[in-house]
Amino acid sequence: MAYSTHEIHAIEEKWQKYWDEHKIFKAEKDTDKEKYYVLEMFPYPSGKIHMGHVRNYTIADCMARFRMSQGYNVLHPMGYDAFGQPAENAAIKNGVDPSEWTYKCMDQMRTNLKRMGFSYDWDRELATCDEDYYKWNQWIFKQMMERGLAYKKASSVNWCPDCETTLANEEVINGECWRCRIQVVQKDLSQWYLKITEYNEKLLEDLKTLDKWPSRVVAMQENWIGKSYGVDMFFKIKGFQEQVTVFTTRADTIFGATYVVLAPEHPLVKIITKGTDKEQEVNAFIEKVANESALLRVSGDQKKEGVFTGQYVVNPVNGQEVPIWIADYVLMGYGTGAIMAVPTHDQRDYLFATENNLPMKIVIQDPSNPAITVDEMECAYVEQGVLVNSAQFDGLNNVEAIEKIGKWMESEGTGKMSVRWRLRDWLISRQRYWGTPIPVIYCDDCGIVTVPDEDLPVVLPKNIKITGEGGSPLNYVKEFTDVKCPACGKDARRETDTMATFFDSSWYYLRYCSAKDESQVFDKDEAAYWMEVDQYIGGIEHAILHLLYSRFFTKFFKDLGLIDFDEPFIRLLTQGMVLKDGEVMSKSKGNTVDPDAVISKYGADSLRLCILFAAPPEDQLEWNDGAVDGSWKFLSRVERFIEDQCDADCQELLGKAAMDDEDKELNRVLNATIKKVTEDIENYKFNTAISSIMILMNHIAKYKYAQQKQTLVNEVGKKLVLLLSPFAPHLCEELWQRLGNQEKTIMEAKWPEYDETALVQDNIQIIVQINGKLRGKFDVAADSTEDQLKEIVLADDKVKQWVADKPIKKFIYVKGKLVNIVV
RNA sequence: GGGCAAGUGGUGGAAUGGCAUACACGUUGGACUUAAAAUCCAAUGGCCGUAAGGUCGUGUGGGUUCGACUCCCACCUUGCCCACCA
Repeated sequence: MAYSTHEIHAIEEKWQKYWDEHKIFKAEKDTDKEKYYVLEMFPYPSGKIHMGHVRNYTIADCMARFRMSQGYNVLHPMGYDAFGQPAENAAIKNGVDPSEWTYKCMDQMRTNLKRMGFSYDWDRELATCDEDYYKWNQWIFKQMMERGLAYKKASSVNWCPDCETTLANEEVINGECWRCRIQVVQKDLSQWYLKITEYNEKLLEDLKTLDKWPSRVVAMQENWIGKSYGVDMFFKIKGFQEQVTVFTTRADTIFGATYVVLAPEHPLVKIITKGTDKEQEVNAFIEKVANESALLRVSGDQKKEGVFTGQYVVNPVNGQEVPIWIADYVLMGYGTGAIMAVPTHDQRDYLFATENNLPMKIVIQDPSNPAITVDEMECAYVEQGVLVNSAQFDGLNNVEAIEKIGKWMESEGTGKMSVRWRLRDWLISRQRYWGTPIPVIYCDDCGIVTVPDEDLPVVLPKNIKITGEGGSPLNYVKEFTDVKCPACGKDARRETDTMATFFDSSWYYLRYCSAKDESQVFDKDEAAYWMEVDQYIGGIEHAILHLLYSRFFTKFFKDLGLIDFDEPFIRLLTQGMVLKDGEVMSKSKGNTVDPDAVISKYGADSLRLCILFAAPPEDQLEWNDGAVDGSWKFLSRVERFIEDQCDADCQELLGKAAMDDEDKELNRVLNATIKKVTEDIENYKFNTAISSIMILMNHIAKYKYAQQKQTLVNEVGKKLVLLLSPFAPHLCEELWQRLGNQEKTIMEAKWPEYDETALVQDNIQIIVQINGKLRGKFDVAADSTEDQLKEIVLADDKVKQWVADKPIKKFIYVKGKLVNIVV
């Protein structure tokens, strides 16, 4: 029987139904068995699944099935990150209710996922827009509030005019909204924040334990958290009570500070210029900067502009009076919003000083040009050197001086060693409808009051009017906003902001452990058994946002005493994108390939095999229709081969009769394949795992018609089906049954183990090089000594010809591999 | 500006100090067939050569080594991340 489209679908549907009906993938806590938690980043339910999903979930499924076969108790759940803007946009555009639209998309997605044959425990399915999920978002928020980790603060925030909502720092990319790419503006608003900075030290420190994460993700997080050591230095302002505190990582250059710069937004600016003749000019500049877009201001080539405030500070180490400027290149959001400028040793300061004719002073000597003067300088000297013009620190290496000067200033009371972080608190308020309502009520008498636990969840009203204009639609729903104060009973008003959806996805992996538990956020015992996630798989685009937030939540839950581990995800794999014609597949580009259409033609197994075979999982994958055809051909070959085996009359002879050389060789190849496939799946090398199964197939195909080999070949065929089963589960399940095996499913059959002794070869091939160039190959006994080998090789005519009468300088022997004769 | 990847046949890729191009796709030729599809077999980096064989060849240029796709230095290109971060 040919592996026709018709038969493929019959087989795939048959086994999908069987797995589903018999709940083959239902995971239950069993302390006698070792657990393995495989998790993929759950999808936003936008409708049909795309190739990116297929790739992500196929990788995960392969690993999950591999662990199941190995006897682990595997948890492999699926759900939907279902709150968010696309549903609302669909509502604005087509007038459908976001809830209705989302649940419909989820149905579509579930159908697609089931057709891929993924090994999910569907009983744990969850959606973040379900009331019994977001109820716990609200509960978590309250827990954070009680501990001061959730708070409301008025400040200048990132605002996307198109989405009409605030954005977290992490959601602003190059000054643009991460979702719609519209330029973000700053707006003064009172908003809810989570105090992620409370955990900055732990978030940074524990990155060291994540040795099974891609190093670049760790580096990106490190960078984002951004810890820098430096000194806060105090500069007295002449004629004022106030002082300017600057932060610097370069205390070694303090003697070269020739002016000080404040950010335009710095609160001291107004104070020191008020009523002076500079006030007007300064205010005009501040306004100009405020109107500049964030994008323009951060672009590196932008000319640095600034104005003099008319005031002076005193350099605390040498008493020198230096001018105070304000400039657009100093940012209020980092450090203290004020810097000391050392134009001779900082390129930005150099450019600014040159532009504005500000004084300079060299304090680090360039060893290659020790006599250089300020006038001869063409750019800042930023390399190492010894200090000059720096009083008692002259002659010291500048790197050593950083700490020494810092400590000295601390002892003098003119400075303080300090640590600065780039990480800001996480802004979670969104002025949008389709999200978790923040469980807070505003009362004129009692202030901010949280909704009591017994009133949770604060249910998001459905079927309301969504226009996309005039702020959050919730503002216009009186039944929602008008409430009684839970504390005093008077009329009060409900918070209409909803939570950023990254809140929802920061803890869903814990909820899967007891997804249907209505009494608590998650079951402690279940979480203690299943967590941490052994293997997490998703896109690199979440390297900072989602993964950082999840790490924060995990640390918070540990402090709550609900869990006793520090990090949620032990191993992380970030899969590459799927491209078509060199570009990322996207609807807007119109270069998408519908996975469902591929399944209709070739079946899910061919699609799965193809997507794993085409490229290593972390690399970009260029989609090629022809490649599915190749996978299908290979599966057809396997199917035909096993069919032939089923027809043959076989007995259990393997290992009983003495094997001849041919048998031994087949047995060796089989064991080598088992070893390679096992190791490759563990190391994410699915493409080479598949190629080695192909090699095994090519090898046994030679034995097909040799009747006397039938038993051995049959045994090898069984193992081949087992090895292939994580990649092409439907077909392998079918073939396993056809081979007359008794197990209910192939997962019950144990993953084959390899025999090291079978890998040993009696004869091996030795490569012969002369002066590093390949000149011949010899078959020799595996246990040949160097001397024996030397004799054999040097006696060879060809070798003799190459060596001729040149003296042999060296004879290099790499055991079991090669010899290299140097003449 | 800083950081991190990557660069190998016509194509996807393999090899991480030891036979460069495994495995596949594609292409060409052959077998089977009335024919086609499917299947099976064979060939498939460039150049020289009838052949045996030789020679060049992993972005570019150097280096280390008996030996380099692999390690080191510099550069070029592409991708990603961060970015007036003091």
